[in-house]
Parts: sequence; C-alpha cells; structure tokens
Amino acid sequence: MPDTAAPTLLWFRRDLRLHDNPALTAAAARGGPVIAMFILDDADAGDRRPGGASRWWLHHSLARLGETLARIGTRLVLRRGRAEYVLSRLVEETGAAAVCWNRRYEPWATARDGRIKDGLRKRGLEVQSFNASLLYEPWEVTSKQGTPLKVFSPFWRAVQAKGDPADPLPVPTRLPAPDTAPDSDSLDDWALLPTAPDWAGGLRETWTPGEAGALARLDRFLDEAVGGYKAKRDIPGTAATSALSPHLHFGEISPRFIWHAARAASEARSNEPMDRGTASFLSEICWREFSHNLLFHNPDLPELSLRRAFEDFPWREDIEGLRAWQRGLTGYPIVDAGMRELWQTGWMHNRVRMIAASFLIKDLLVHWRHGAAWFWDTLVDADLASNSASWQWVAGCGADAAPYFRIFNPVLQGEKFDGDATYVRRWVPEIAALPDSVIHKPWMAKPLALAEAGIALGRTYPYPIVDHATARNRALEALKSIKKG
DNA sequence: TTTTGAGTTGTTCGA
DNA sequence: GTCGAACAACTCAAA
Repeated sequence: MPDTAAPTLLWFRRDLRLHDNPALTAAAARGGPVIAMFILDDADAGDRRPGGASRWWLHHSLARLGETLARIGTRLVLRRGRAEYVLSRLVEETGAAAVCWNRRYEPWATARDGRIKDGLRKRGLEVQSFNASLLYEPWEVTSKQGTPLKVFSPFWRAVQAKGDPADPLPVPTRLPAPDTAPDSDSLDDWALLPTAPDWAGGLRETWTPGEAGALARLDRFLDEAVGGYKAKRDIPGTAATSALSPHLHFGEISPRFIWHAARAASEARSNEPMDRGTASFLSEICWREFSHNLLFHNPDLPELSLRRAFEDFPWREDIEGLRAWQRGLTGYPIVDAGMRELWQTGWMHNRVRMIAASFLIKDLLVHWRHGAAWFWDTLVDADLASNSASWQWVAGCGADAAPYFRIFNPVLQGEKFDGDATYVRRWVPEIAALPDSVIHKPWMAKPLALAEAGIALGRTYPYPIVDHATARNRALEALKSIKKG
C-alpha cells in the first residue's frame, strides 16, 4: 500500500500536456497530493541545450502548462539546476515517497535518468517511468530477428503490423495539491525569451505554444488538410502540412492521440480508417518515430556519420558560404526563401528543408553538422533525433541513405514545387515582381525584365554564390573519393 | 549461411 | 517536348 499521505513528485520534461500523460495519470492514481514540477537543467544537456527558438517555445509552453495545472487544482513548481540535485532537494523538502515521469530517449537523458532512478530507489522512493512521446518504445519495433530496423519501409510495415498503439489516456479532473507548495522560480527569471534584440515577433505571429494550441492545430489539420495531404504536402506555398512538429517535440500533443484522431477522422470521411491522406500523414509521424529509434540505438548519431566513410569526406570550410546560406543570400530563391522562413518563423516547410540542406551539403560541401547546428538553434521544433537523422539522410550518410547521385537542383525543385512562386514571393519579396518563368533563376532574366522588377543583381539580390552545374560535378567527384573507403 | 530483392522525396542525357 | 535509361555500390531484411 502506498503511503497516501506522502506526496508524489510529477516531473514534467518533454511531455508538457495533461492528455494522454501516463506519468500524470499514475501520479493522480496514487491518491495523495501531487507536486508537479519542471527542471531547467542546462548542465546535463551540455552542448545540446535548447537553441534560442526552442527556449522561446519552452517559456510559453511552461506558462500554458502552469495555467492548465492550476485549473485542476495544483501548481507547477519551477526549479533550475542539475536534475539529480534538484530532485534530491525536493524529496527532502516535501517528504515525497514517489517520483513519476515520462521517458526521454536521447543518449544523455537515458544515462542521466538511469542514475537518478537508481539513486531515488536506494533512498526508498518508488520511481515509475512511462512512454509518452512515442507510439512504441524504441526496442518494441524490430525485425523478425528482433534487431533494430535501419530502413524506413520495413519499419513502417512493422509499426502497421502491430495494429493501433495504446488508446490515449483521459485528462484527470483533479490533481490534489499538497498543503504547502514548495517554492518555485519565476519563469521570467529564467530569461528564456529574447530581449535585446527581441527577434521573436515572427514566432509570436506564427505559433500558439501549449497543449490547447497543439490540439487546435490538429483539429484544423484533420478538418481541412489531411485529405489532400498526400497530393499537397510537397507544395510549400500551401498550408497543407500539419505543422505539429514543435508541439510534438515538447510533448504538447501525443503521437498516440494523433494516430487515433487521424484514423477516426478518416473513418468519418471515407468509411475507411486509412485513406490516402491519412496513411501518408501517419507514415510521416512514423518517420519521427524511426528517427528516435535510430538515435536510441546509435547514440553517436548527432556527431558521427552513420556511414563512417563519410567522416573522410573532403568537406570544405566555407565560412562565407555557410553565412550566406544562413542568411538566405545564396542567390537561389527557393533556398533563400526557406532560410528566411526559418529565421522569421522558427520553422521551414519539409520540402524546402531538403532543398536547403542539399544545397549546403552538396553544392557548398559544408559538413552536415554545421547545418544541423544552425537548425538546432533556429528551429522551434529542433529535435535531436529528427534533426540528426534528417541531416544525415540528406547527406547520404544516414541509415537509409539516398543514392549518391541524388543531388537537388534548386532551380528545378523551385519550378516543380513552387511553380507559381507563391512561396518564393512571400519570403524573398525583393524579387517578387519577376515573372514565374524566371523567378527561380533571376540571373537568367533579361536585363529589361530585371529593371522592370526593380532588381539590380549583386546589389538588391545576390548572384548565385556557386554555379549549380559546376557544384554538382564537384560533389560527384568528392563522393567518388570515399567510395572505396 | 546464402541468396534475393529492395531501398521517401532526383537529374541529366540522348533518342 | 517527352521518355527511358543511366547514374554504383552497398547494406538491409527476409526467405
């Protein structure tokens, strides 16, 4: 019998929600008071501490979580420091008898959490951890031999073969608070928001962090867009994707909840649980799952190319090129549009992420780690697993590597997926007056057309910083050099 | 153990 | 303008 008088610590991490939250449900079920808490632990995350955009999101997500917890009877205690020490301290302060949390799967987190769990249990506390961020545990989806899968298609088939993931848990109606709440830091004192300068205006306009915002976005996507997802998800000028990635990263919404909601919506529309749009969408949810699997089984994923031969690749130290790429000044409109969308909104459309990443890696021959680092700092959905796995995928050194000759042509990609230039005109307004026929290759425009559009190449918009055809051949040569590695 | 078929997202060239 | 072939070799997963 648990000591129902002693409080339970409920440690929030990347599960900033009330619905489908197994740790929350377990803490509530213990019957005693529950102390909900969040620890800002920069030390343990090391150089993986959240980037600027992520910190902005975290601030707002915590604020919303605090409000919703207050509505069911408790408050969110904020503490800063090494998680081990903070937890230990709180156990002493409150006389807690149990700690509940939902698992994280990053290598540094699994190591740390294991230590914490041992330490708490040695002190006689009950510790329970749960899966709240994946459809299945990383060790549950395997080949028939029981080994981790390294190719997406078999992974996706294996997930589907398991049937539906567990049903989402309901939101508890009440979470009893202790008589005296522990002290809490002030969220503002954590200084997660940018101040001088405040660059977060575009983020504020674009996003609604928090569980309510996440659920609203899912609703809207399932109502309006999922039906056409398969056909339109590659068109960055449309709002055809779910844009749930940051909400998923912070655990404001559960992938199991998404799975069941998407299937129910499909069934309501078409009498089948997986119409084409839904199947396509859920397979993307599974890509996230696959990336987490890869990171779990390959702790080096963020640092080392999975295909080790790529560690000997003749990468270039192109500081200027990297800088131009970061600022959206490469001279290739589709690349620049994407990089500016990223800078202003903390997010980039998936198709454009591939184009922009391919440009940095294949056209500039800059190491994928530099691209991953920039994305880590600027993306609101920056996720160690997805970011690392995706950059490696584009580079061709990932588990499920693209063929070496798959090098995106930024002009063709722009014309193919942004044919009416809606996207490029939105993010690269200085060339918006060019006609569709040349807007993806301004240097090909006739002088008169440029003049009429008010463009002085090299002054109001850059010439291409590399010639793609030349760069492509250079990349193919470079790739040859590691073939026999 | 060996074999076999397959592997998210592309581009270019020449007929 | 359209279409099919070529662009390599390797690793993975299952039979």
